[in-house]
Amino acid sequence: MAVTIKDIAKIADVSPSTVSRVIDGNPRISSETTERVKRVMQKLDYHPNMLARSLARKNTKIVGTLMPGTKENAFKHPFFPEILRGITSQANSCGYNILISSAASPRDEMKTIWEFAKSGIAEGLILMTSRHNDEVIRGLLEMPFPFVLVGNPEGYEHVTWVDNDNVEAGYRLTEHFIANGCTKIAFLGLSDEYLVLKDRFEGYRRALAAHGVAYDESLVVRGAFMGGEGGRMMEELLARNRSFTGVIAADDYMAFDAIKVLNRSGIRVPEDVLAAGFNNIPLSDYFTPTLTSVDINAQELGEKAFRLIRSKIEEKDGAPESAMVGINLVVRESTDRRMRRDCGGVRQP
Amino acid sequence: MAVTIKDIAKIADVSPSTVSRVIDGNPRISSETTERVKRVMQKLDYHPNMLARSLARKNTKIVGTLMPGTKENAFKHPFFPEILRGITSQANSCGYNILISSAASPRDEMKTIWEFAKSGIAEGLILMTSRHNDEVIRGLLEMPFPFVLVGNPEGYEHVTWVDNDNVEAGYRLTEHFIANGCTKIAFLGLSDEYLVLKDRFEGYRRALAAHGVAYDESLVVRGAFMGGEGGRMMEELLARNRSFTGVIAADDYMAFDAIKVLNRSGIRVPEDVLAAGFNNIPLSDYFTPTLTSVDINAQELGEKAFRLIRSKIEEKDGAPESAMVGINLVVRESTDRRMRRDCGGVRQP
DNA sequence: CGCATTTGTGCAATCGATTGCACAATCATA
DNA sequence: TATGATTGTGCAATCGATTGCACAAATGCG
Repeated sequence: MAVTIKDIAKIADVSPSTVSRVIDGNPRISSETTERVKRVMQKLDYHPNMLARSLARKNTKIVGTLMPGTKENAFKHPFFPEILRGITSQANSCGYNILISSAASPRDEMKTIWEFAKSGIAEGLILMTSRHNDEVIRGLLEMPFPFVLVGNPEGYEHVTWVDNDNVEAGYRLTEHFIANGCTKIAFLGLSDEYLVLKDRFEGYRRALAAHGVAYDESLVVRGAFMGGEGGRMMEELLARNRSFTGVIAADDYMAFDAIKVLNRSGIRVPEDVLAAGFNNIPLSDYFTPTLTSVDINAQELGEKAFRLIRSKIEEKDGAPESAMVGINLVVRESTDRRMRRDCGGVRQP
Repeated sequence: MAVTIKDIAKIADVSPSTVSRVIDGNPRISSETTERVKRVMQKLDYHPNMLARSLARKNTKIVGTLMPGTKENAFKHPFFPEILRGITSQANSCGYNILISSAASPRDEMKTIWEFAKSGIAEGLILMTSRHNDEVIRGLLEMPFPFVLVGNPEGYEHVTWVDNDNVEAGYRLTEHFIANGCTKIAFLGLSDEYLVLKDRFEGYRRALAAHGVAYDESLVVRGAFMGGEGGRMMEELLARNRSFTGVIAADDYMAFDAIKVLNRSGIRVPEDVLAAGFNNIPLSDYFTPTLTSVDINAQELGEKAFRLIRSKIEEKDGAPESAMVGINLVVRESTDRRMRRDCGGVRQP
């Protein structure tokens, strides 16, 4: 059995309350007593029992996080580990612990959250699963349990969130294409389901408009986020309209698959067509050609998310503001014909 | 304030003990009472307070995990998220929660573990940081706190672990090269620090020996695990001995960097030289050429790790055996000249 | 020197459950 | 019908802390 506060009290010849106050750094305890108690704690290698402490204090210093289910392949996107990294680094640096959990189905998701909230184990929640259908958010809004959303609240009010300005991301990337003299730009991956994708598309449109480039609907292909959709979309595009000289894919993975299809059709990137994606996953720097992308600073998303949930929990003041995380355009070979192709691929037979 | 067991008791007109027994499914409670209590619980949306329950029962159903620190770039390896995924999927399916934590320095690491163990918050620990210098393991062995190591215990006895047979991995991959008629095989990434790498190298040597291929020390380059070392090592190799017709890198990332350097020197993969790596990261399927690799089934590593820690915690019986996770050789373009190069790169100028 | 503060510590209730033991009511058996 | 076993429930202690309140001792002030 581990050593308890009573053991310390007995040996230091004080009451448990005094020991508790020493731990808490209560100034009413004489420095003499404090010293003595601390020595005993040291000697017995005493560590307060978190459960008991949490029960009495009604705070656990634990924040839960919810990720897309293991089965959804979204989980495989490097995006999530990076956010998680941001969250934990912040959490660890201020005495919080992070509980991770991923539910198989949306139904399970709600159950998991319910458990988090009602069981008192976590004091708050960071949601990384902003699907379109958000009964989850609706459910959370109905109970007094602090949560922060990584992503866009999609119309819900009173939700604290962190996100990138995806419209700006789309705008900046499109502008980059235009600046390189490319105006026949295709867009792969418009979707009604994910606001992220819709926003990136919106940025694309606005940039075209701002620079007087005509919008051509036949250059836009709809498609899902992950799972090799990029190839399918590119095939659709090629079948429909081959006049484009640039391709923006709503995600790097999409871009990779799309470029592979292009190459198979004898179209070279960037020589014949410029291409780029979003999210700047590690892969983008290794792909051939290296891929121009928009970095969303996922780790910072995580860090900010944690700071927000923390201030909600500790209620520093009123409702904390939501936060925006900046983006960076990362230009690489896939949109720059003058770049040295020092890691060029292999000649086609 | 949340609804407690007393509230339920009062309304259902029974004692808290009875409610507790209903929750526990105690057969001594009449089905009549059970029904009534359950209805009340449902109506009030009662969820037992985990902290109180854990305190009384002395189990928390929480397992801690320790990852490499945020600052170490090892954390960036896709390996860890995948293990984590395996752990959580198992944990969630049997009512456990996972606490993640990553320490900045080894010193912090020990502190974190100490906290986990002594504070009673976690019942066990899964270690993913098997560095060479393992004071951490030594420390853990000295206290009665169950833990499982993902990786090799490197000489420590009485440590429960899960790992791949990295010698076999090295052997299989090398054999694959030899079977393809390639015998001048270079090995990049031998290291004294990581047993993983040493083992892979050992497999390489054994395969050479088994097939009567002479071992040539000048084809072996030492180097660290991550951080663009692959390029440096390949440069060293090229400067030293250009006779090789195959390259095995101890990790996929190394292989990528090495291949880039090869290409820059006008050497093509797989036409001039076969190349392969280990770990089969997602990237390997997108790289040009797609990279032959040895899949280590990271997710399964995580799953097994969790099952082991669980049985250690619940002490089904004596000390559980450690577990080995199988590997799969994944052959792709980088070692197969006959494969269709349908995602071929771009011609060099 | 006497009274009001301040300082230092302990008592006991509390957080929200679990569980060994006691005991009444019911049932089975001879 | 008496007796022992079984069934169903409650009492109260316990898990390991925290904290409001009380109170004695020390100190300050006029």
